[in-house]
Amino acid sequence: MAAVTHLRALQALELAIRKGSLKDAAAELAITPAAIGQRIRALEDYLGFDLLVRGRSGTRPTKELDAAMAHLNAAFRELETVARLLEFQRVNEIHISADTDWADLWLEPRLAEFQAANPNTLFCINGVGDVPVRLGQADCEVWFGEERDGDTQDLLFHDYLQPVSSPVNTERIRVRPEDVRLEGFPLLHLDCYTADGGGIGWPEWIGQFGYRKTAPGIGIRYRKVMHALEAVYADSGFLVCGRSLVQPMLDDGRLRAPFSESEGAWSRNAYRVSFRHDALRREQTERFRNWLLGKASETQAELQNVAGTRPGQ
Amino acid sequence: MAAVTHLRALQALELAIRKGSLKDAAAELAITPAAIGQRIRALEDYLGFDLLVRGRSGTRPTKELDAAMAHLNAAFRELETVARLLEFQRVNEIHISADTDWADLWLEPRLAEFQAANPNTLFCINGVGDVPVRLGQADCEVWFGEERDGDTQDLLFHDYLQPVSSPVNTERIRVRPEDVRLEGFPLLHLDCYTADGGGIGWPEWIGQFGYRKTAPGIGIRYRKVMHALEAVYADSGFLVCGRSLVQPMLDDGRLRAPFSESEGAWSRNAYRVSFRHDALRREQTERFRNWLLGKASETQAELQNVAGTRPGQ
DNA sequence: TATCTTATTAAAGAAAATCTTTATGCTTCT
DNA sequence: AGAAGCATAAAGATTTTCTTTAATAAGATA
Repeated sequence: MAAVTHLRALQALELAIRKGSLKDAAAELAITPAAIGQRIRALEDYLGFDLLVRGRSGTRPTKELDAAMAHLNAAFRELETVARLLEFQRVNEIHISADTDWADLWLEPRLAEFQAANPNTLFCINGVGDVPVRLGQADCEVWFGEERDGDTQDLLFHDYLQPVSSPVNTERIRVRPEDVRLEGFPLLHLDCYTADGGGIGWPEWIGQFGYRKTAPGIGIRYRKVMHALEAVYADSGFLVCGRSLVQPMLDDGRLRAPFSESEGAWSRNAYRVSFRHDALRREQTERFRNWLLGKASETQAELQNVAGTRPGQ
Repeated sequence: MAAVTHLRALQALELAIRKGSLKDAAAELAITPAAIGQRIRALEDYLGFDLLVRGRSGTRPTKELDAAMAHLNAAFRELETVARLLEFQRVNEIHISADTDWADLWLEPRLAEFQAANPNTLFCINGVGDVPVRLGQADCEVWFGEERDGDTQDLLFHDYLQPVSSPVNTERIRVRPEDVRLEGFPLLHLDCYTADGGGIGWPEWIGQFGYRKTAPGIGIRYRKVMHALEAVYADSGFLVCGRSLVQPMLDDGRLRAPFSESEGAWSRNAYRVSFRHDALRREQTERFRNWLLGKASETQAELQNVAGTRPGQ
């Protein structure tokens, strides 16, 4: 026995009768009334007789449909039950494995926006978050570095590195002679911006822009931007840091950029993301990826605006 | 509450489980196993978890699907009931209003072929046939004549008019001198092949090809080809007639063409058909139209072959 | 009754879903 | 181990389905 055809037409028909108008049925399916009409018409043409009496004052089944009407309703009640049972178990978790600095300083402040638009998506970032339980592999991975071999990946953005300090320290050095403006102040170093990856640290920065003559490599070294920033807030010194991570602090005055915006350098390394192939098949993950790439490209544009140049220049 | 989505996927899922393999489910729906897999995969991706365990030794639902399984089955059982109830009432009647000669002599002998390929199609031709009850207007109309205004219509074929007679009469005149070969023999006339419509009767034929010197307009006049043919069979005389209608009789020897095949004329009039717009929406009617146009074009080609010219030449 | 409002319909083109094809991989059976 | 059978992947083609815009019709309102 051949299987049932015209499933969507039957659905439209059932809805049109239950709701009483093509218009309301269309609203239920989030399509146009014309589409509903077409679905039903297609079935009527197939059968050779009408199923629905369309009237100004409502729609109702024709007598040909009468006998089948109860079964039609029952069928869609059952299907709704199926849908309810399945939706109930639906998972909308996205597991991310990411550079901690980036996750804390770039992603986290932006994530609220995505969650507002996608209320039933839960995140697990580096093992913590809405869904602390790690099941298997992460859906996507974000790193700061080179491209990887044999992996589909997207460039998020290159960072722009420049000195930052607390407002107090910025004031302190402002009045000093330019060629020794930084002389004697503690320099804070971050391991992640290596000359290897096209980044710069204090030695390179001072080599290029001056402001200090001695001991550019001396000072406290940090692994994590968050920790270095704590020190900066505490007026402990000057830090060369990726602008993308500290823009909000510059905006709200917690940090200052003590030198010209053009006195910085693009990192050759970049934040990059790789999504697991099969994770992308999930609607929610796909949506997250689109959002992420969009936000990253916004950031890249803002950085270019600040620097006045493009990455690699 | 939003309506159920992924209807086709649910159908594929239900079938895959009931039949025990994607392959068998595919056969049921007359599509490929790959398509079944895609349907189900789409739903799984949407939900974020698997529904079907695919194995060499059969397919079975995952535990996530267990609870919904009974409802899924019930839903499709109901839908099959709906389909059965509706299919039962399905009408496959085609009502034709046609030129009687054409219906009897051209359509009727060919119709068996169509009915063999479409066993559940019933015909009602000019009010008689499998479905004698006439309900409303005919689905299509066939006439011999000019194009009609304001009506979508298709050309079936132009006819090729030439004399025919019984074998006996053909023998009788064969031995006579050419210029008076028809002299004295009764001529039978058909009203439908008027000079008006680009057709020819005896006066025009004899005017053009000779074989007789007197009284080309004299003789018995017939309205219907069928009746004129009865007279011809009875050796009552010679008839100018459309070849398309008598080809089978020429083939089986009941009739002869006493003169050269090239001694004939194309009718300017043609058999034409017009289908009711809304009738064509029915699958069966559409199929009939395609078949009809194909057969007509075959006939046109055969006539051109016989005549050695094309209509209008 | 004339006009207005709202719903359905028609037609064409756009968009999306669905399917086929071809090639590949995984189990099970021999 | 090799072969056979079934499921899967990816790409491209096809078909379905939908939207848009405009037209039509049936009630409602004045």
